[in-house]
Amino acid sequence: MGRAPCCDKANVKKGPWSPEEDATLKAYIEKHGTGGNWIALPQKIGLKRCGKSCRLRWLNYLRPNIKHGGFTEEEDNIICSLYISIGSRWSIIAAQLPGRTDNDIKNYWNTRLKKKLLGRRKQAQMNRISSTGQDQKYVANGADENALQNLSNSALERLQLHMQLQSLQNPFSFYNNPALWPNKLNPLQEKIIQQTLQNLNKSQNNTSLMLPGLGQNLELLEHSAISVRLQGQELENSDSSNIIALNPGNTHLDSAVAPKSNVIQQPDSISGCHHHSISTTFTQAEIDNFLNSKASSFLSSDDNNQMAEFDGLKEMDGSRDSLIWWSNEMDTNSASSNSWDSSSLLQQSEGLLYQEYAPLGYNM
DNA sequence: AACTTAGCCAACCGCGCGGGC
DNA sequence: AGCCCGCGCGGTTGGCTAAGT
Repeated sequence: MGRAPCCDKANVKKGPWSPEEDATLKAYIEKHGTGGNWIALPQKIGLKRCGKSCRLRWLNYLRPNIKHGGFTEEEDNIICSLYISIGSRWSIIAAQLPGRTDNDIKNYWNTRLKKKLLGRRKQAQMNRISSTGQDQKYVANGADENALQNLSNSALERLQLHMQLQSLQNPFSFYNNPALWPNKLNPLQEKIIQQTLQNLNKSQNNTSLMLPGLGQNLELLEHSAISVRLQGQELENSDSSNIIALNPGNTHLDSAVAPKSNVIQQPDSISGCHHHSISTTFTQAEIDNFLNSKASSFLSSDDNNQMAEFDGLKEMDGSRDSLIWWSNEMDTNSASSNSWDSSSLLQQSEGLLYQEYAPLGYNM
């Protein structure tokens, strides 16, 4: 049995709102408020509209101090940063932009901002191809290419760093326990994990080190603007229950462990912190394969339905895994609560990601 | 001038969540 | 504990307009 409709579809008007309808709705809400019941509101004021439609009209158009169009560069950057951080959570993004609605931002992103981003990547790829005429490993080639490369590199690096971090905190964690791994890993992910584990074995006792990767041509860490710092005290006191799933929707993994991280994510150094970093190299083909891989090859079949978000980010290319990584971090930090601390979110996002991407040519 | 295509944006739709009963 | 219902969210659609042919 399906869900009961929220209103009598046959007796409600659909389509664009007339000025009269707008005036009626606006006048009533300004005088009486919504009354806490959108469904009942249209009947009260004699509008042949669905309550949801009234709510949408009010929130997206009639509400005071709504801004339309004319997004500033600063707003662009905030949107990009937050999208990279948390994905398509438009309401949260909108909360950071006074006067903007989630719908407005969503439309703006889908129709313009995303294309700008993709356009840059496309252009960079064209540059790369034209410079050599063959599939090749990443080679810096102009400002855009650097920026895009950095985006990919730092995203991959985050995945690595995060895995390393989790392993350091918990030797029995997901990354050190193949029994907990998904049935099938993407080759690149397999490589990341294997290398990370190898490197970890070498690095356990060092407070600051950089380890070489397998390949020769792509230094992921070289362009990185972030570092992960572990507070020594916290590590020692860690309850060793922190692991993180590879994908944010992987609930069976998420729920199998305590989703709380001890990562210190502040970009500013904290006195007494240890500094760990790992560098790994990947070929262009490996990265492309990773970015374009299908969810089904990445997860067991039971998990396919969890990958919608993953696929949805595909076109973000290099930033996609960053998003997965980061949103996971956000999710764990928010302790599965729906009430986001927007201010800390923006602080985190701007503190790391915005800081990282903005200087790299993502001022649009 | 007529037609097609692309871009943009308002509005709709369905689902998940949470509160109330 | 389970059901119902309203709210809020993100994805999608449809219509209008501008640009291109």
